[in-house]
Amino acid sequence: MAAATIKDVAREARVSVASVSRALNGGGGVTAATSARIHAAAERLQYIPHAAARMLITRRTHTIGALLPDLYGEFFSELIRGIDLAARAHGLHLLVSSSHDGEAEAAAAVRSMQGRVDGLLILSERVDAAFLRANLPKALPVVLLNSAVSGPSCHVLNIDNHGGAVAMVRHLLQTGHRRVALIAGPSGNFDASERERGYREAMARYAPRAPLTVVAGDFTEESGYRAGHELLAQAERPQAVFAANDMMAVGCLAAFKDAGVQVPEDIALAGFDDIPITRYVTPALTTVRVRIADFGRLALERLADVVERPGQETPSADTLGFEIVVRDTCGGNKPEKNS
Amino acid sequence: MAAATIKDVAREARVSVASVSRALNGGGGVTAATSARIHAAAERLQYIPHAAARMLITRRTHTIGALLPDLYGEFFSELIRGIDLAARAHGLHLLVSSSHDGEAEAAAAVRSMQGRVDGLLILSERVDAAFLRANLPKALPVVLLNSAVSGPSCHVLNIDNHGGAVAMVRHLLQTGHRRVALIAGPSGNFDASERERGYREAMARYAPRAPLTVVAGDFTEESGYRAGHELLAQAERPQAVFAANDMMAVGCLAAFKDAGVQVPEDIALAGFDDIPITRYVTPALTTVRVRIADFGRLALERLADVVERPGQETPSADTLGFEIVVRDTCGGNKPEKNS
DNA sequence: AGCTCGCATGAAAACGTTTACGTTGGCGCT
DNA sequence: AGCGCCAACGTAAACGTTTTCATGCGAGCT
Repeated sequence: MAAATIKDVAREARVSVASVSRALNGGGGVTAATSARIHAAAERLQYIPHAAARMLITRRTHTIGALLPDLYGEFFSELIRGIDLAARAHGLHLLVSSSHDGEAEAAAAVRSMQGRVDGLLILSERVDAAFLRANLPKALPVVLLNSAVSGPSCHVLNIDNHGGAVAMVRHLLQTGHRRVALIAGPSGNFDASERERGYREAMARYAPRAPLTVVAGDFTEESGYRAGHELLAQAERPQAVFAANDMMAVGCLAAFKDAGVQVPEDIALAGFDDIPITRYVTPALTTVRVRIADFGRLALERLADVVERPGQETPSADTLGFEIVVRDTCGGNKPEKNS
Repeated sequence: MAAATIKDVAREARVSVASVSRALNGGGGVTAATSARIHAAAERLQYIPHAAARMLITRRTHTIGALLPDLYGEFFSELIRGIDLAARAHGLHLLVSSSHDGEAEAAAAVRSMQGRVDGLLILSERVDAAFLRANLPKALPVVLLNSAVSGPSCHVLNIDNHGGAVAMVRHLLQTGHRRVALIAGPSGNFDASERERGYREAMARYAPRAPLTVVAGDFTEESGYRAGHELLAQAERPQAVFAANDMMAVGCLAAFKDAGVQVPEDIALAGFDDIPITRYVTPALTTVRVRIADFGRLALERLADVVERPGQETPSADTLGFEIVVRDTCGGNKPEKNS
């Protein structure tokens, strides 16, 4: 028994398919009586409209696509969670596609989503304005997350990477540390470079004489662990370490523990993101809170907005606030807000 | 300029739409020369077949849906990662839908995916055989993850919850602890109840005289934290704690630290899942490793298999192996394998 | 009473593809 | 030379909707 189509419902209710469509989509133009008859018939046959047929004629898929990097770690878990929650609230489906290294792969991903989605949420280092122009039929609404592209080309939603980094470094300096080191994120990554810029700016402004130390990392715990050992091996150990994200901070913390270095007594440590786990490592991690799930939610809501209103409202470029949350890995305990 | 359709390509290449379809889908029946001309035309027009139109006629969406619980924490992050990787490898898209509390909501989610997916991956406590019969056109291939439903009704892929729990509790007992407590997962959850069953069985078998202690939890860090305090408050403190998942173990560890209780000297601790973070808490967490990403990958591959071959191969019911990984939160250090 | 207006309804086109089925032309075989 | 066959290609139907347009019908107005 194949699935019931609109024709079956029409026959069952003794009306035309047009009336069925009208009754079920609430367009009006149908008597209450016939509408009831139609609904009853639909119910009886367990009628579910064929999505593809509807998409074909309507040009709406009620689906949004999310292009993400390799979804490793709690950051993306939280992000997807926020996006999914909002999508559900808007009656939208969520098509995810992650792990596209290389520009070619990203392009393929974008192209294969073509026609399957009403809009795209993109978080990727590989994607810039030129990429979009080349691979997207510019009718497709797009919201870029944490992207360097600004300008009036499309909508962007950013985390205040720079501001958060400045505030955190300043906090570390104010709580008595002078030599503050940075564990950087992957080169080429927008968030990473913005956070590094913030670090350098804050150091230059608030501790112009202090030495700058930057060791490499790639946002994974493991790279943080290696960076931790690397920092300890230096001639003049830093007094505080600012990791460009929480996962690296957690890895670094483990390295310090393994080396018998006390945190925060011997060395202070701070991260960025405030992923859930930060509360439960010991000592609890001081970090820059960004409400990741909210970030995802806002991104989706903006996209949904653009999708609804195809009007060419001037592309927005919002930046999410942050909050310094002081826990136990740095000396101080005076919270500082900013939004 | 609207997107190019197959007609445009046909006109550009001076052939019929049928030939374009044949040439592009590699069906054969086209001269190499005309095929080249068609490909050139398609390239020139940046032709991308309209997904909906293709779905409509083909009845294939090249998309699989994943129904998951609230995707909180690294477990789901890893799971989605594995699924997504495999989906990409199979040329399939991934439609995710999470956070459906309540059976009604799950039913709505399933129904709204109707016609948008070729198959469904379901991980949900709410979904049993009856649910499926009621809400699915039984033609739709389904693979259930960690589900209690066995029987010949549909495909199931399970983690060896029971075996892993038994092995871990036995390990804790063998390393010299006697009073082993359990932090249970949410009631009604299949994984949780299987792990609890394993705990009880192992205790009964290997330490029949030892007291049984079970405190409630819900798989979140926070519940683990509360459970930790609860355990410490008991008259006769357990010597070892087995948390039904890693997140609760991490929370519990934090509670012990806060209370000044040394792990593993004063009390041993073990978790379940081996999420990435377990390596980086201190002391590193002893746990039951299940290769979560592999779990997701296998599930997708089985589903893809069923989708390809609609043949009614008898429903499979596989169980994934586990591995006890001994780190620093329990006394012993002798690894034990099982698969 | 006649005309118009509005409303419920039906018929049919359109969306972009795949595919079953014809049609053509060339070639090999007898 | 005639016959048939096969490969290449075109025509058109089909998929399940939505939507535009036409149709009929009852009511209200003059």
